[in-house]
Amino acid sequence: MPTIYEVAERAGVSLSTVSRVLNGKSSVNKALKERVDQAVKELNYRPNSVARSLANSRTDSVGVLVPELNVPFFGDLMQAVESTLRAQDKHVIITVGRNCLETEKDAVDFLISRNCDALIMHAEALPDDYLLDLNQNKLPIALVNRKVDGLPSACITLDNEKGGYLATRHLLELGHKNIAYISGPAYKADACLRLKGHERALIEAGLSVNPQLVFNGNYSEEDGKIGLLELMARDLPFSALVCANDWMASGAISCARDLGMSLPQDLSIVGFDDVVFAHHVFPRLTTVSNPVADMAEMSAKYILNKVYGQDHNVQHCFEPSLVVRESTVNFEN
Amino acid sequence: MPTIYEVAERAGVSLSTVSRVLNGKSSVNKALKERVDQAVKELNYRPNSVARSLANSRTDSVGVLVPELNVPFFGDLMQAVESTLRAQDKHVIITVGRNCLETEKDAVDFLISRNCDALIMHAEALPDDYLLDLNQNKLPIALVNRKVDGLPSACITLDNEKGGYLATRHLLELGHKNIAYISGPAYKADACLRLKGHERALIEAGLSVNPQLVFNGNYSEEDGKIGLLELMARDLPFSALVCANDWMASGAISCARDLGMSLPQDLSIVGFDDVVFAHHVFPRLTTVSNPVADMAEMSAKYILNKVYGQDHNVQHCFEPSLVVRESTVNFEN
DNA sequence: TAAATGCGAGAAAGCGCTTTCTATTTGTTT
DNA sequence: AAACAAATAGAAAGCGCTTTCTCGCATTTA
Repeated sequence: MPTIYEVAERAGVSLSTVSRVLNGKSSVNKALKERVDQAVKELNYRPNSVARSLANSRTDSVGVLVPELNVPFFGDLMQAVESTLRAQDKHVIITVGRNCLETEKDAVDFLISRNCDALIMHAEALPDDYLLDLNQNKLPIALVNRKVDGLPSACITLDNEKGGYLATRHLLELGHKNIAYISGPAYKADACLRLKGHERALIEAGLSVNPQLVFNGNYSEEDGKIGLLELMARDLPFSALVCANDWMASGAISCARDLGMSLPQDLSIVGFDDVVFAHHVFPRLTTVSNPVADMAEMSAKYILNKVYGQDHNVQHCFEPSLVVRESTVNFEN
Repeated sequence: MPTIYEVAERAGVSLSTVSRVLNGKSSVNKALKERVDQAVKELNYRPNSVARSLANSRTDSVGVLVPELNVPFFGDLMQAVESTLRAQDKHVIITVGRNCLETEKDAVDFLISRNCDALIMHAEALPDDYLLDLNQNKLPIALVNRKVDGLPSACITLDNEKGGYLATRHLLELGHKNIAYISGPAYKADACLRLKGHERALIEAGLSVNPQLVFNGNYSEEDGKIGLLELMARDLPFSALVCANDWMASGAISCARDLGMSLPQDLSIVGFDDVVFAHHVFPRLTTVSNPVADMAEMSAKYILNKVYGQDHNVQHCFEPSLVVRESTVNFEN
């Protein structure tokens, strides 16, 4: 591997000059510049990124924390972040948090020890205070899908309340009056907001909100199943079901089928997120799209602005939209 | 951020001594070691990984190339690599190749420019020669799911032939005699081997191999649909279908349903890979498991041995196994 | 007791860059 | 033409570590 010295020698200039033409920040005589470019080409020189990082205390790397990598939702996120950043010659260092506080802390420590210039996180377990601290320690962060008071500009969020509203309003428009709801965990802000939207739609339609028709799940496929069984055991009639994510919707669907129901006639079901498999389940799932790739791209742009002096427009709140497929039908009495 | 100098000063020793206790390679007087440890703790000192990399020309990072991140198959791969490596304090730099030669080359260049210590690749488009060159340039590589002559130790592969054999034998055991096959692209080695296994099963059962019953797809969901339509248009009867991956199987399933067939009675279908959504499709897909996470973990261990002097057992060839679900039934005449 | 040996610790060089500081050249103004 | 300002190139310091080299000391051996 040739170094900058060898380039300088071959071009007959000082290494400062080589550095200048490489970085293009200050002006260099045209003839010298050409000689340097020529030498670079001849030697097939590539700057050593480690040395550069040491000298200017910037690694051009941004750390990313996601709960899992083997689910398409976070795959979309990663893919968007990676391509946006790499297009600007930054790289990502991925870590996995597993929805676990300790693991998430470890991951962040690890990223810090790697001298990341910034962090993009989809943090599930880290408390707000921790995130505030991080940021106050001068480490720029972006938070996808999370709202932290005190960090307004770092948060890139979805209007979850509206999503919940859209799901339920769709069912109301189909004539359903008794709509059950399987929620995400109550300690997650997005879960609460989705539920709130559901309730707003009911109230707006002049219906009452019946807590007996909502079940608190934990976003897992299994809890979709458990939730449906539990709701049915409560013996209140319902003709439609909103699930706070597609996994639970998928669980509920296979449970309903195991119970001998025919879908969607016996029960209309709406999911949330529109993950890849939403159109693999049968009947194909009506759901609320979560533009996670767009949000992820935006978080990357935010970091590009903040840390690398670029100038992208950044939008902090994204709108969900309804995706109607085949798991919902008109209510026929 | 405190530096090693400050630690040395506080402990009243030279910085060489601090470095020695930090790396634990050569022996240090116990009393001094304790003073250093104390100083490290008091200052909350963390070594600067960039400086360390510059000094010992090792980044403790390994580059990873995958075709996509937002499909569970590669998500599994990534997850396994990341956790195996991070447990040893290495980190991964992910790049996405998009099944495209130019993009894959760019990605590798990028990883090289980042001074990765090694590369783990699931390369789709890069030719064998290119990979051989890479390796000859002293950059250790591991190849998941690919066999390159000349790089026997770098390859971690699945016995694809056996997988194809298992899929078809399962159908034969169920009494099917006319079995169609939707293959992956002929230029991919794994696709050819899977097909070869299928043929071996047929021959072993005393049946003939009819090229009219095989369609060449490109592994996409769409091609599952197209393949099924094409095969049916050829007007040869078949009661079962093997698809060379789950995506094509999923496409074939929804196409069959659109055609009014009832599954699995009218057509038994087997997939390949056992990706996450295989049990979301309806009927739940009988398929051949591809232990990609195990293979990925193994590739990481291979690199740990090769580059970081560790000593794991490495296994180069993995066995697929049949996962029977509900998309296959006995042939009833 | 003197010489040989080994071990642990400090000094200093070096990894490959960026950037400040200084010196030189060129251009501008009156 | 003299005086000054602006532009450009080189020298050198520094980023924070690792590692070789050297030296002093304690231990062993004859």
